[in-house]
Amino acid sequence: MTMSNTGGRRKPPTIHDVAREAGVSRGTVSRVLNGGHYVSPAAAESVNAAIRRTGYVVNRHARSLITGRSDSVGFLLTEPQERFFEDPNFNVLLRGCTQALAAHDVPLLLMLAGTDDERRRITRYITAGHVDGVLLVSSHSGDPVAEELRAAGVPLVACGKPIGLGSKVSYVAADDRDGARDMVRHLLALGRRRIGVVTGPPDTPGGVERLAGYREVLAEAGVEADERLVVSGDYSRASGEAGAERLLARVPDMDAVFVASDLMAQGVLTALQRSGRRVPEDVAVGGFDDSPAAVAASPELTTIRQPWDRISTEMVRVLLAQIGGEDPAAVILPTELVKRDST
Amino acid sequence: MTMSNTGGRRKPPTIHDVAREAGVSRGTVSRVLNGGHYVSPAAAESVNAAIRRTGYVVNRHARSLITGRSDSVGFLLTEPQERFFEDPNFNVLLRGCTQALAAHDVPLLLMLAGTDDERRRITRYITAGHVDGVLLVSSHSGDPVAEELRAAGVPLVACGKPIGLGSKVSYVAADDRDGARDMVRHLLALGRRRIGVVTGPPDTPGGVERLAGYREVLAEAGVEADERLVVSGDYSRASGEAGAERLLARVPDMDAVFVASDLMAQGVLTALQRSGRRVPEDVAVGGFDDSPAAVAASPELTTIRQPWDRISTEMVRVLLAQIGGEDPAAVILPTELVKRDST
DNA sequence: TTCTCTACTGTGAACGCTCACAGAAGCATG
DNA sequence: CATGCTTCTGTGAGCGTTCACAGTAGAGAA
Repeated sequence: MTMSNTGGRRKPPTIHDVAREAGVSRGTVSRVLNGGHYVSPAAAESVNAAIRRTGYVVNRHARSLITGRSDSVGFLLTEPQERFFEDPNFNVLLRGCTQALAAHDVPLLLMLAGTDDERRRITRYITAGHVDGVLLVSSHSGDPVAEELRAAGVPLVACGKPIGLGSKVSYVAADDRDGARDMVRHLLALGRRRIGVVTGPPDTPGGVERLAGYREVLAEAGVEADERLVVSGDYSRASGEAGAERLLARVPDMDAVFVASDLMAQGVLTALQRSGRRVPEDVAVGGFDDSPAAVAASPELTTIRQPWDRISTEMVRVLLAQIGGEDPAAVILPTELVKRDST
Repeated sequence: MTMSNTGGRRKPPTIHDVAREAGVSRGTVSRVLNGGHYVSPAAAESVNAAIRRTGYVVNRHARSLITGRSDSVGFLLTEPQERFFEDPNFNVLLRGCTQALAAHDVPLLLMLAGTDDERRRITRYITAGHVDGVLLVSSHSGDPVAEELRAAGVPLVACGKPIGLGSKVSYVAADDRDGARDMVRHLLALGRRRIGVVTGPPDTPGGVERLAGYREVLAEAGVEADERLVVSGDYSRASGEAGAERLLARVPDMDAVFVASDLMAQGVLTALQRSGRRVPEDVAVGGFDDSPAAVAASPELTTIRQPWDRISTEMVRVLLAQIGGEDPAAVILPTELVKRDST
């Protein structure tokens, strides 16, 4: 592409101008700019005043050219973009990351890898070192772009445990298993004993961990496992509806269902009500995510809230640390049971 | 902030390496990279082969340092971020802009101006020339950040007509007035004559233009204007409900309402149904936006669709043109009537 | 031949910054 | 008094490009 500088903008002051203005050398100005070690208070003061007077802003390109880093990070979304952009949690995540990065003066580059062409371009862009690190939102495991970045040694922080990638990848995730435990304990505390579950797909962290939490709590409560009470969906509303129907057909006197997503839970509610059952009197329903679907449902869903705001700040913290040379890290954040009307 | 290069990444090949590999000079490689004018086919071929072999990617920082442009643009959202991030149309816009820019190999920097601190930082960042232009999403008119950018001569394209800013600002917008005309004509064609309107706030383009379209069509159809049929809301569902109640109190035999947003239209439906009126038999309701609220409503809303995908690509096109030296431009795009069950 | 014109190629300088290094000054220690 | 150490400062080099300019070769015209 061609971009020519359009008129109107004066060329900004350089570090040279500031140095002259402050009566010091370029080196001293640079030192003030980067931490201010080994500068006398008098010089620092003089430089700062000159910066204020001239309105100087560092030229990041020149700095990047010599340091080799870009002081910017990419926010990479691979796979089905519609689904993510429609997900309010994703929006919270994107917003949170942008703001957390802004606090460190690090710009966020939004990268959407939809087509193969985009994947190639983005991979090249990142591995060429045009960003220092990547915040990764990838639904399915074993993402090729992510794998390539990991192999290239690009600092990477995933959102949710990346199943496919090696253990060398940092990630930040909600404690799915513990959230599931909380919900099932809650259902038990209500006196329910024939508790069904509609899990997510077996290749998603949510699917695996949430089901595991369910099983753990039932086992430790001495409730005997009944595999007829376990079905799985694909996080869609329709699959929740179908799942609930299968459960009802197998275990008509089921008195509670733990559903691995709010959207599926909406489908479960529909199926239950169509079968003439009252919620929560006959069957209690617990969701997961605390999405808008939870309050849009009737009755409003009891659900598990994931701390998306904290997830975003933690992702940024871990990524910046890793860019700074620290080792990859995994952060698991606690969830919260939100009690509403469906239990 | 401090970022040190973490191990693992080799330093990438430079234009020098490519030149040596291809047996030509840096200048020739550079010419191939930028358009390929004044290079012999043989040299071009040789350079391209060398680029492929070495996996060379241009160092944008070095290029930017000398050209003075960054080859990147900012996507700036000022004002209430929650509202925008929850708006699916905003998500389509953000996604569309990112993809359209990616096709030109231009990265998009997401900038959220929430706090005053962020506003300052972003303004400095942009006016320092760290982006070549800005895609602006600003709800209210006379935004101070936008005004400052305009004054600094930064190429700017707004989404929706910016009322406060001077005429020197490019913008891309849907044809609000024509959309409103279509809807009111549609209501007239259904035989309705006592058509109410719930407009948006008078300081929003949507509010002003949509009301104007309504008035125009009624006038040209020879229906006498009745100011009792005009109320305004703030785009919220509650304000739609309140507006409908006021309309019904003033004109009980109103037989249609044109509502300036789908969300408000939901409120209008609620109020109508509570008053015992059937939609569309007694009162036809037309919305605006074609948001998910439109299909979530019952009955599903007839509404006006704004071409958000085209708006995003046009914004990018106009911005890049302006960065390339062209004059600011205004683009108005046609809307579309989406007929559903509420009329 | 000689000159001009076109098509192409190479070279040095510059963009604005950081970094390594050398040096100066002040102060304590041998 | 020399020596070392610490704190501070200035200087030159160089990061990887593009750009202006100079230069070459070949074709065609005078």
